Amino acid sequence: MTPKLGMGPLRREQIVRATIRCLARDGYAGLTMKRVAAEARVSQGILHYYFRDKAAMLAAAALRVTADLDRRVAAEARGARDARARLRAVIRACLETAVESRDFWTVFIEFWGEALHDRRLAAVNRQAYARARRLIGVALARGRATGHVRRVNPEEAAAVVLGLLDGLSLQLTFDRRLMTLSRAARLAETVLARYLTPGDPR
Amino acid sequence: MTPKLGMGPLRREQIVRATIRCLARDGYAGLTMKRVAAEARVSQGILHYYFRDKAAMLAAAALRVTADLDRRVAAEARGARDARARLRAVIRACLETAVESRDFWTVFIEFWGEALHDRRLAAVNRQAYARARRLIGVALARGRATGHVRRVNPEEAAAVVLGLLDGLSLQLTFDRRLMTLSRAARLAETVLARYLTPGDPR
DNA sequence: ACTAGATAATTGGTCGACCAATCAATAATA
DNA sequence: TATTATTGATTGGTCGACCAATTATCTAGT
Repeated sequence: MTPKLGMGPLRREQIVRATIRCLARDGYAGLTMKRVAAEARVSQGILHYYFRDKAAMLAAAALRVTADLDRRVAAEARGARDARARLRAVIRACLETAVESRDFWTVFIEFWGEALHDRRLAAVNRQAYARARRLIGVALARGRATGHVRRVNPEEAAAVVLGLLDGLSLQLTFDRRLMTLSRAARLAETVLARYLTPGDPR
Repeated sequence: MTPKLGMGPLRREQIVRATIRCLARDGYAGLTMKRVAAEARVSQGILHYYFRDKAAMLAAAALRVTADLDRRVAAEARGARDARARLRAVIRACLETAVESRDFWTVFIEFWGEALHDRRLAAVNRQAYARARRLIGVALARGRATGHVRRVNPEEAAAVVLGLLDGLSLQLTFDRRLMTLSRAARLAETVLARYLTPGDPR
C-alpha cells in the first residue's frame, strides 16, 4: 500500500472497523490476524504496528462499539423534551441498534465472553456500564424533578433500565422472529412506565 | 485408566463437567482438548471417542447447564402456592444460580458468543429459551386465572421476565460490588409486580 | 469353571494446518 | 537523509483431529 504520514489514526480506525466486522462474522474464536488483515486490505505485519497484540485489538473494537452506541443514544435523547420522551428515545436507540447494526450487539456478546477472563477487557466493560448507568440516571433524575417519575433510587432504576434493554436486545439478536423491534420497544416502554410512574398499582 | 463396561455415560458426564469448569476458567478461546482432558483426568484421544468434535462438547456443556438451571428453578417453584410466590421463586432461583455457581452463567455467555456463528449451538439456544418461556408462561397463566395477574399476553410477559432476569444476571456476573443478589431480587420483584399487578398506575 | 474371541473403552503419539508475533527489508514522506 | 509507514516471509509453538495399539469387560461354547 501507499504509506502516507499522518495516516496513523486513519489506518488504526480502518483496522478497528475490520476487526468489528470479522468479530461479527466469525466470532472471537474465529478471529485471526490474517482475516482481519484481509478484511482491512492491509498486510498482517501492520496489525502489530498499531496494536501490541490481539487482545489490544479486541479492546479497541469494544471501545469503538460502546462509544458509537453512546453517541447514538445521546443524539436521539437530545431531541426529547420531557422525561418520558427521553426514556423512550433511549429505549428506541438501544433496541434499534441491536436490530439494524447487528454487528454491534454481536461484538458486545463476544466481548463479554472474553471480558470474563481478561482484566483489561473487564475494565472496559465496567466503564461502559458505568457510563450507561450515568446517562440513564440523569434522565431519570430530571423526570423526578418534574414529578413524572416516582421516588426511586436513580442508580437502581438505571440498572433496571439497562438490564431490561440488555435482555431484550439479546432476544432480538438471537431470534428475530419471536422478538421484533416494535414489540421489544413496546414492552420496554410499558414495563418501565409502570415501574417509574408515581402511584402504587397494588 | 481402567475401562469398565457401562462406564460410557459416566465418562461422558465427567468430560462434560470438566468442559464446564474449563470454559468458566479460560473461556471458549482458551478451551483446548488438552486442558479438558487434563481437567477430566483422561487422555486427549477419548474426547473424540465420546464427542464428534469440539463444538459437540460445547453443545453438551450448554445442554447440561441449561438442564441444571431448569431443574433448580422448577424445584424451587414447586413449593410456592400462589402466582406471586411462584414468580418470586423463579426470580430467586435464577439470580441465586448466577451468584452462587458463577460457572453456570459464564458458560451461558461463552455459549452465546459461539451460538451466533454455529447452527447447532443456535438451535440449542433457541430450545433453551423456548423452554424457559413456557415455564414462566405457565406460572403467569395460573396467576391470571386467580386474578392476581392483569390481562397480558403470556408470551410477551414471559419474554419480559426472562429479559429482565438475563440483564440482571449479567450485571451480577460482571460487577458483584454494584449489583448484589438481594438488590437484584428486590428490583426484579418490584418491577415485575408493578408490571403484572392489575390496575393502571398511570 | 475356563477360555477364546468379540466388543467396548482408553491411551499416547502423530500429523498437517494454522496461529500470533517478530523482523529485516522497503517504500513513501518530511 | 531521517523518520514514519508498510510489507511479506519466517518462526516457534499449539491446536484439533485422527489412528494404531492396548487393556478391560462381556459372551458363548465347552
